[in-house]
Amino acid sequence: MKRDQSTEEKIKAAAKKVFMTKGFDGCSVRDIAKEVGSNVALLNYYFRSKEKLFELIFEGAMSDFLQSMIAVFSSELTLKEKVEQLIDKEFTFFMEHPELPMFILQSLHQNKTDAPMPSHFLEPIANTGIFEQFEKAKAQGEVRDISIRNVTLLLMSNVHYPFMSKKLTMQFHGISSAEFDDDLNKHKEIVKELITNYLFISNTKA
Amino acid sequence: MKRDQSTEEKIKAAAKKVFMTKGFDGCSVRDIAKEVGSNVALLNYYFRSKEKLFELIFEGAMSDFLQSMIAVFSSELTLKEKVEQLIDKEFTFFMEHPELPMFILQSLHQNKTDAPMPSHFLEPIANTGIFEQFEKAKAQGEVRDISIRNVTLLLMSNVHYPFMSKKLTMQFHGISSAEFDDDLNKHKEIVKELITNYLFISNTKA
DNA sequence: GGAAAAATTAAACAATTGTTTAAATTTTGG
DNA sequence: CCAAAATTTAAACAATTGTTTAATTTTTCC
Repeated sequence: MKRDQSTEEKIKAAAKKVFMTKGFDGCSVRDIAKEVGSNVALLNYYFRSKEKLFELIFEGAMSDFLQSMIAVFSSELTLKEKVEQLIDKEFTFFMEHPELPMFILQSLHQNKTDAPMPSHFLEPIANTGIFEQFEKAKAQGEVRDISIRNVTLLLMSNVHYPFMSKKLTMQFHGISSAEFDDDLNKHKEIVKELITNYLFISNTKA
Repeated sequence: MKRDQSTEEKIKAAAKKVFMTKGFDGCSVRDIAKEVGSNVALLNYYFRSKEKLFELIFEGAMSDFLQSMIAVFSSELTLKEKVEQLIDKEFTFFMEHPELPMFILQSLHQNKTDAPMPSHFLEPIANTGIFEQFEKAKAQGEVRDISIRNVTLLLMSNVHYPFMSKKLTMQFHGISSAEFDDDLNKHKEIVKELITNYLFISNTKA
């Protein structure tokens, strides 16, 4: 009956690689089969259709995409420490998966996956208690009066965008990949200072 | 010989609309022809190929994309005023062309247009003297010690990303399009304060 | 070891892709 | 008005698309 787990996994790995770099519309199932080193029919044998295979890859990518938050948020740290750690961790993570932000946003943008985000993505984040911690800090005057949604947008902008804009930025400034990566590291430190300075009200008021 | 200018323009308008929303790979030439309301062959009659037509649209989009900077940069304002105006103008512009940032970054990301950015895009910006103005302000201690490249990355992150992340953000917070647009306006004001506070050294030092 | 089950393949499927051809229509200019 | 030029169309092109079928190979299990 069951035979070799690794074929199914090999297809998933190949599909991930191809979908990530070329997008759903930018590749054919034969591109993926070639990456696997085998027949097209095999993909449909294991995963019914290109679309189903894509959905699987997308779900996994979205999970990875959100995962890095959860570890930080569920730790026992002050809000400020969490923000700093989040920025650090996200940068480290996206350094290793630089295509991820573009893949997620582009896929959502093209309605390839239109359903509202499943609760199994969102609940783990809510369950960390991060939202309550934030509201409490705000009530106690430690944090500026700003909505959690705007904080999120601020963080995501500064953490996701740089990885999506690599080609534009390299062309715009005429710099190399290595130079861009240097800028990226500086950006990380800038963003940490920028955002914490803005969000957290210093109590050295006299 | 020459007949009706508007057919060529109608095709360009249709191509722009379709390419912008679906991307190069996400649409067929027949999609565009249908949008025009005429035959497929007509596209190749005016624009040789799908790829050539795309390049034309992309060039125009990139031009629009960078245009909003130039007007601000070449004005007679202080650096701080220019930064504030830039953020304002870019937000206003992208409110009317929300698909533009995603289109540009996605197209570059997929290597649809691989050539280095033509100088006719970059020179007008350099010619505004903005870079010199920035270095001078830095030398005079008005501005924090930060590279122009990092300032650019900071600005672009906070100005482009929100328009690219609409679907992600709406799903993430479970909010409507109108609510997102509200957040967007708040984000604009936050970013203005955030960035100017960070960049410009206040001389109220006692 | 050998039959049943699972995995893999090659081949074909209809549909769609970008492009071209050649004919038909419209516009131009004398 | 009428030929020549420009525009527009319908149809066909070969190539590629996602998927399915049926045959073949490999694995499983008694």
